[in-house]
Amino acid sequence: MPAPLPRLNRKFYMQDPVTVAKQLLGQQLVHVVNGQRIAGLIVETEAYLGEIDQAAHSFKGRRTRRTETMFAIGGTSYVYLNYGIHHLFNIVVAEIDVPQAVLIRAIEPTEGIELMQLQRPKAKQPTDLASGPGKLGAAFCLDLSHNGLDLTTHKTLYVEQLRSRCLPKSHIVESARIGVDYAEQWAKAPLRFTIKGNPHVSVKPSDENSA
DNA sequence: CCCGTGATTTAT
DNA sequence: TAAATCACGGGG
Repeated sequence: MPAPLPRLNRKFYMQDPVTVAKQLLGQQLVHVVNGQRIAGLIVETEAYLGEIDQAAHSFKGRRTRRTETMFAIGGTSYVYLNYGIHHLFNIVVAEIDVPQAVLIRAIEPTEGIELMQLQRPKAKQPTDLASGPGKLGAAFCLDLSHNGLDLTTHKTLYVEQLRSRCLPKSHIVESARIGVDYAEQWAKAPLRFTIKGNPHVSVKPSDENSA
């Protein structure tokens, strides 16, 4: 057996959401299901800035049963049901009672692809398996039971560190977040981050030079 | 373009 | 209590 890769630790997740969102790009999300690894490279993230951010569930410090998880310590998973159908996977960042998070929107599948395909029967090609937050939740077998877990210690759900630094700036594209048109001036803030040119992202940023 | 789907939130 | 909303995806 090869030595296991290190996972992203508490110190990493205690940073601000923009830093974490950028540095998660190129790292590997892992979920072990029935002893089998489902894994993929994170290629798209969004930062949610908490009380000041109109697009965040925790805007104005709103603290309800759903949003309670956002007030947990950095490194805690935040999974919620979206549109009655989709389970969206976020990672809480920063200190306790600072309700900020990063939404993981897309991954490039690396392991357990057949298992992903079983959860995503409509997917016709690898780029359809997890190219969007709802698709990712299904492909990775995530549901509400995965809300509130500590990703720095959990046995079956975590992020492996494949690189110790951020990707080069020239490989990261910043764009407006998806599906937050209601958030007035926050709707256009450049808080979405994608790996430039990667075919597994949900929606290609319009200003991306296809080089 | 439109709609399913159901928990959460907000308005009565 | 009831109505509106919603960090989406699939189909026409």
